[in-house]
Amino acid sequence: MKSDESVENEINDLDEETLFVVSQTFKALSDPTRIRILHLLCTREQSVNQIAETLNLRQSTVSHQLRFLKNLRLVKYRREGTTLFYSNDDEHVMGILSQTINHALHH
Amino acid sequence: MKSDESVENEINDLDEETLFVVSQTFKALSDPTRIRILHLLCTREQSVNQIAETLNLRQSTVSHQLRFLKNLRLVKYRREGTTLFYSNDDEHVMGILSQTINHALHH
DNA sequence: TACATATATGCACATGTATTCATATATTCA
DNA sequence: TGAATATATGAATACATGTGCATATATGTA
Repeated sequence: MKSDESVENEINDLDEETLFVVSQTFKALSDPTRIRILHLLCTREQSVNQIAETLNLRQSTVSHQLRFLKNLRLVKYRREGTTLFYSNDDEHVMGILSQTINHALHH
Repeated sequence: MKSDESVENEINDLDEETLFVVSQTFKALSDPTRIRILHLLCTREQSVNQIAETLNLRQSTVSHQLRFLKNLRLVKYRREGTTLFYSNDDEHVMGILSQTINHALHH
């Protein structure tokens, strides 16, 4: 836990680690392809090929982006034979995404 | 206003315009420098030079980023002589930023 | 008008990033 | 073991992006 003083200082400027985490989180949400994938996984789990077909993307493109999202722990997967079903793994970030999509849709 | 059907379709995939707006919004929040600037302007209005001094950035860097944020209507300014005081102009986005910063700080 | 101050802008450059192709790996089943 | 299917990975490439320098613009003041 941080001291009151260091929290106070963060009102003016943020420490490097926080800055990194926050910027990485938003970077994940700043690409149209990743937004489409996350928005799809928001509703239900999907295999890599299902995602690729639904969104009309190459398998390798989806796989690369899923690795990105997996590294940030925004998605997780379960295996079933040779198939990997990916799904949402961060309610907080998903909430922010939904919020912003709705804000864009209705305004 | 959109029809129920088109809103239904957006559960599976998003239209291009929404995708653009959402990705641009998060792109604004995906850079450490812009995060620092916005976080500063969250508290109080500041001139370009004040921002540069407080955050230890070049004047041109701050000016470039402010133009970026201004184009997205995330900040606004008022003039006082030769000095421009910039401030927050989007409560929704500022809320999302604060939310995510706090999430990163306390976890 | 001349000068000082504050900010904006254009260009160049270095770095980061998304996508694709080709191929490797992993799992299942006959 | 060999074939088939699903996914991951590495390299190459084209494109986007952040920053800094130099300079332009704008406002105020003597």
